[in-house]
Amino acid sequence: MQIDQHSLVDLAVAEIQRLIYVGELAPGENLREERLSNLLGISRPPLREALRVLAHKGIVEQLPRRGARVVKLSAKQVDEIYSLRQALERFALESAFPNPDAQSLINMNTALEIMTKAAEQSDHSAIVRANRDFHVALVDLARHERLTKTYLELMDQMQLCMSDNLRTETRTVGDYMAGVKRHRVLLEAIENGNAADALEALANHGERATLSELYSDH
Amino acid sequence: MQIDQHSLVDLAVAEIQRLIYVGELAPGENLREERLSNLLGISRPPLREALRVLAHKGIVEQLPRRGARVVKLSAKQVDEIYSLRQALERFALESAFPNPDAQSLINMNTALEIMTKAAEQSDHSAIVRANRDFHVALVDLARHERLTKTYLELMDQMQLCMSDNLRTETRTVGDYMAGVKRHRVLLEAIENGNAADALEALANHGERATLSELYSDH
DNA sequence: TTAGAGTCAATGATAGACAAAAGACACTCA
DNA sequence: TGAGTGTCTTTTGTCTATCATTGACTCTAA
Repeated sequence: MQIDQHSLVDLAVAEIQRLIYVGELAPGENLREERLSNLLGISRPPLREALRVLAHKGIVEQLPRRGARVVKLSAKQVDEIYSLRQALERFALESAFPNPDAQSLINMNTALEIMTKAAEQSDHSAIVRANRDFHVALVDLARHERLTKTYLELMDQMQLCMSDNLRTETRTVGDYMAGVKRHRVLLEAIENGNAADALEALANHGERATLSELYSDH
Repeated sequence: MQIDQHSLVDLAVAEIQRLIYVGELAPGENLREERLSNLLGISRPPLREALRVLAHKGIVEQLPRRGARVVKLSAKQVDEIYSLRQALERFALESAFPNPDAQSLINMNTALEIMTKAAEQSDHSAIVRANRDFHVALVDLARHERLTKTYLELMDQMQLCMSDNLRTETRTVGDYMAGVKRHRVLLEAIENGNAADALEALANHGERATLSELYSDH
């Protein structure tokens, strides 16, 4: 058995992403190396490696001699992320049929159940998590490792605006339930083996518009 | 005017990729830090940052306590890269119509010209370069920065097998010209604004089969 | 031949140091 | 008063030195 062997770099990457997600590091904020390395309790070299990785992931941007800062997405960039995301999901569905991965179907169902309960309680952060799990499972239907990897990367970038989303959250239970229903329609089409319907449902999924609206003033 | 300010890390990343591409670092080869840092004339810290970046790019894999080695792609992985690539190109075309980027169209034409001449002279490495330029320009038709970035990343991974490809090269001028012709058909469909034909041409592009065959024994 | 112990080499991480460059600040001159 | 300039400080980019940890290898002994 292989024990988890995470280097400090991996831990730092995860921790910084978490700090961004919970809002302790805001988009646009300057990440000074000494401060961050003290905060995380590590020395500069591994922190610098972590920042490089984050920069490559598009979470952070590095300006020569001016250090790193948390990326602040423009409306156009959010739009691009969502359109690319949808293209990847469409490709996943097309590849998945006619033999979608069984375990992933189970995972989609589980995520949908959690999402339903969370929606009834207006537990926004649980909805966001379940939503993520649902879509990752959808992509996994295709059993395409590289696709999954690319998709996860995109999801990480999306998390940048999720914390904004948490702050500006003003939805009602009705809005949430509508979202859940859209997911249910999509999942049912997949389970029925109806590729055309599933793709149609995906095209009408319509999260993109609502989310990019939040960014219209950026 | 902004002078190019490349850190040693950036230079190291580029140089290591070049060394892999020209075959001086072979897939599967172990990359010892001290040896490489001496070779590149830099110290270990920036080299380690470069290796992290390359690992994240999928060019190199890092095993805990066992260092980094050049990734050796399996047939399945090559297949995945090509299928994902085609999905991205399809999305690019769909997004590009009805207003493809004018400059990118020019770039495609330029690349095709170069490819044609290179094919006549069986200059394989020039063909590979022109091929890359052609496809990058195709994706750029969509003016979608994140898509372009994702696509370039995939191209870098593909370069891993290109050097293999160079070694096992046994094609004739006829094969090359057939490839050039496929590209020309595709470009003409795009220039005629015929989206359906372009997508059809892309689907029949058929580089994937020939290339994955090279990997059938991996 | 093979199992086990000991040795060696490489990685993962730290600390300290320093040059170079960017930004901040005050100062001069118009 | 305001623009331009020069200095100072801070931070990054990089190097060197060092050390613990752990894989890998080798050598010995059963």
